[in-house]
Amino acid sequence: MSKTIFHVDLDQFFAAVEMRDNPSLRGKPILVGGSPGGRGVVTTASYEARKFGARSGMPIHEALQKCPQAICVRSDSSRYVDASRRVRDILIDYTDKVEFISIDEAALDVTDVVWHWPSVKALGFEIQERIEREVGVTASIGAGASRCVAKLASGMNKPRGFTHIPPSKVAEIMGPLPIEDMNGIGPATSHVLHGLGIRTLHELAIYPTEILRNKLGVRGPELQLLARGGGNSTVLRTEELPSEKSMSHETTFFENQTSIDSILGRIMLLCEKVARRLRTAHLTGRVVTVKIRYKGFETVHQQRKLARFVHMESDIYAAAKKIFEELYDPTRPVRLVGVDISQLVPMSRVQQQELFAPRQDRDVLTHACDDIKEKFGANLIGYAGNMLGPKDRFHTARRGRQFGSISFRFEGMNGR
DNA sequence: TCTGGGGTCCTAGGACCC
DNA sequence: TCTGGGGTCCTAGGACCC
Repeated sequence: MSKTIFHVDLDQFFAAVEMRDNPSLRGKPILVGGSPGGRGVVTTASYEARKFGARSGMPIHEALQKCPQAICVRSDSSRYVDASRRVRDILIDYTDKVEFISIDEAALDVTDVVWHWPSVKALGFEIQERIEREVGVTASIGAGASRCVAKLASGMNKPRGFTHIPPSKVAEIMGPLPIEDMNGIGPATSHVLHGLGIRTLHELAIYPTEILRNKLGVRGPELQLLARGGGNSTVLRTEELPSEKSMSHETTFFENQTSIDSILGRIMLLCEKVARRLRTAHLTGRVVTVKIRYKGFETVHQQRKLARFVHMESDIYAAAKKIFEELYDPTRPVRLVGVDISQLVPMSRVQQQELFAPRQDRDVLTHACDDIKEKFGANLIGYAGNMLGPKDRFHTARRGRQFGSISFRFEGMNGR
């Protein structure tokens, strides 16, 4: 028997939260994202702004050219996270098989519970109604026998849509849709498929599988399976979800940078953010990756597997600095730098293996600093060697609260 | 004034071992 | 002098998603 999977997609989510909290914005074209003068992109364009061609991911200045009357709103993730959590609380009232795929999307397996309602649609409507009443935002829901079908369905009647594509209707409803509507087909894959004369999901579904495999590797047959309405239909319970595989932070400079000191200063800030998140999640990692994006958008990465697991900013920075110095081409202005840590495992697992590690004093101090940052803000304490420059201070102030900077000198922290 | 920031997964080549 | 084939790990980069 086939499953019934729901895909819940919150409509224009960030913009919806802004409108909920500021009713004067309702019904107006708004762009949520970075600052209009900077290099930011639109995170969410309200439906009114989309009518003029503004889209998520579009540079803000371009969106403003298409929709000059749009109101720009700086994104405030804490309120979005809070609204998302409240939606999650509603969804787990229905089943514990709920996976939040991103801040505004979730998959639910309602196979075992849907029979309590008169119809699939009745359950969908009830969930939509509760989200709207209790959280103040609207949701579109798609239902189907696989996660991919449910997701596709959720996008078909936005906003506030409910669309059910049962297996018997897959060919009729999905077949005529363009391949780009399906999750997993981006510009590169779509280009390849167009080269084969494939434009609709029906054409993909009936195409010779072996040719797809030759052109797209294992991805080819997988995409065909999705186009036929198949694919993954497993939704894990929250406690079954795998933990994070990597954590990263990156930042684009307000202006391209050529000063190695400024770039390294920024890398250190990124290492601090990564390290703090690792400790909050009780994780430790072994592979450090540095990313550099040069003027012109060419992007390079280099990673290194360390001899031991790390979760301290000083250790991550020491590795990141070495990698950076090998990777960096000083003749080219730098647009962005990023720091990523992967091969994450729970700290408890590593600590068992490192009983003699002489690092406990430093760990205690670092955790105390984490607590202070948690209570009073991340800018309050930093390495003495990482005092913010005037330009950074400006950005910090624009992001929100500005604290006076206090520097600490920690014994045993690489002299900082 | 082109192109954010946080992720996951896959591929392909080289090193290394048996 | 010639040198296969399989497996695993490591690394860089690409594609895709929200």
